Amino acid sequence: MYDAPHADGTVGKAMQVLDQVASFQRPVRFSELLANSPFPKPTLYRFVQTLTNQGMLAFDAERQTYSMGLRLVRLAHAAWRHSSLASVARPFIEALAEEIGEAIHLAQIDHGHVLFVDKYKATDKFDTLAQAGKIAPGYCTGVGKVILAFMPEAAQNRALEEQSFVAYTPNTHRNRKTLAAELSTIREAGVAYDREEHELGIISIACPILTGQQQVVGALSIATSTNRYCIDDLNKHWPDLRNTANSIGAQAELWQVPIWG
Amino acid sequence: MYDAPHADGTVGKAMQVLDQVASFQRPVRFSELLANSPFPKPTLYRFVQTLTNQGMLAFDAERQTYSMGLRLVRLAHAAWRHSSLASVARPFIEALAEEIGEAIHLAQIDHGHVLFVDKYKATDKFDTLAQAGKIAPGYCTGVGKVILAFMPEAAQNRALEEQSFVAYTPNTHRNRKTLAAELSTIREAGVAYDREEHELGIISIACPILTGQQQVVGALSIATSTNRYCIDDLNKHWPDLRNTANSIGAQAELWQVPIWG
DNA sequence: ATTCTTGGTTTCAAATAATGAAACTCGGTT
DNA sequence: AACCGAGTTTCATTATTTGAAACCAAGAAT
Repeated sequence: MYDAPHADGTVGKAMQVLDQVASFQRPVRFSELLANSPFPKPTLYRFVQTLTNQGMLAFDAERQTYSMGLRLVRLAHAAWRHSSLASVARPFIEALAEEIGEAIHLAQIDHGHVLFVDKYKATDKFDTLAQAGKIAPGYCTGVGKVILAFMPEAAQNRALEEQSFVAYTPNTHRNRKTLAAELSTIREAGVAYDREEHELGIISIACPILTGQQQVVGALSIATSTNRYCIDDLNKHWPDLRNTANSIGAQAELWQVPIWG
Repeated sequence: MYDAPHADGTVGKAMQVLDQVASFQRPVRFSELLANSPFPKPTLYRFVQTLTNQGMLAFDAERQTYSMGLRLVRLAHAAWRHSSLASVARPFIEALAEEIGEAIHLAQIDHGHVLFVDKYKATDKFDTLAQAGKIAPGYCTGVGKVILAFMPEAAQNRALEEQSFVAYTPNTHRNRKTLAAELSTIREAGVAYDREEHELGIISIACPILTGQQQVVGALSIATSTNRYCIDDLNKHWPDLRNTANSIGAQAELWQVPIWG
């Protein structure tokens, strides 16, 4: 489910517990955690305890359940605001979305998984936070493939190792070989498509966001459903999309956006 | 600056470091951290190291700076989505904002500080994530006061202890006594006002979000600037605001939203 | 060139904190 | 009254953290 961090020390284990709580989609009892935990009872107990009075988890005394804590929201605010690409990219994405009237996604890569850090939908005005932070596989999404394509060799290899190659649809890449082949075409073309590879009926076009030194810091995509548009329609937006991605790249440069592996 | 958690164990200290990095509004060098750290050099070094390969921090090798990690964004997504009031309240807030055309804030309280978990502005469509996670003092904001007013005795006392009573404007409460007096009026009236107490020119009206057992889980407010409207104008929206808050409270009940202290 | 400095990293023995088997408590059964 | 299951505490053992000091690398000053 989540990528096991080669547990460094006590904090590593604590973070593992955090992830575990997060992986439940609801408040969770201690015993439920214990059931799927590698830690013995008292150890887990203390972790949960500590995390709770640190505000990373919240404990509902009434129902005896744990959920994610408010401190996380606060921390993530800081994360989003000053260190990620999102704050730099925001105005550009907004402008683009308004202009072409389609949903724009901004993604970065994190251990081989695509992480959507922002989303702007011209019609539905209220989708940002609900979508931001969502993760998706790298090998079967437009943003994922384009980022992979532009990663430096070593990082790419590491990331490719981490792909699961689950066949979500008939069009999904089933192995590293076919994916690698497409990646090099993508690199040349400078653009990637998702042809219903992750979900039937959903297609997208994606451009990399590159710094001056040609390092990928993320990707931008336009996604739509097949009953509204086809790939050719998306292609019409390509110049706009690329320009926006370039502008963001230039800004990112200036702002010294960190690059995640 | 941030409320010192009576450091429990190693993870407590690690979280402290996280907070410290967050408190800088930009990527930060190791030495800068060291300068304001209670920890000796090697200790801090190892913490930063651990947090980095845990993805809680991100290290930019190029510039030798640390910033918040992507894992936080992912975790916060989980936090926001399933355990906070925000996801329950979202549709209600959206509807209200559209109807009255003013910015609506949703806040919860965290160790005496107001934490804005969501914000919807009918005009500016893209403000959610940028605002969510922001913190503000409890004693001089509409949402803060109304939550405090409805808290149970013990929790209220604890929260009042934590107020700093900095005088942001001439209207700001300067001590616990005057605040406490207002809190009881607020409790009776069921509504609180911010009369330029936090920032000159900004006023707001706030209602508590209560469960069936009259527990506060958060607050809703409409904020505006004095050169557009006065308190009386805001009062016209009171029924709508209260109704929305009630609806959210009822839903929250159902969803078993955890209550934070 | 050579020495000084500053920022970052590593060592290692001592100090401390984490660990988990077992025992215990407290509601609610049987 | 004995039993259970979920949660909590104890305590001797074990493993991790700790930080003074030493080290390293790369600039700056001499």
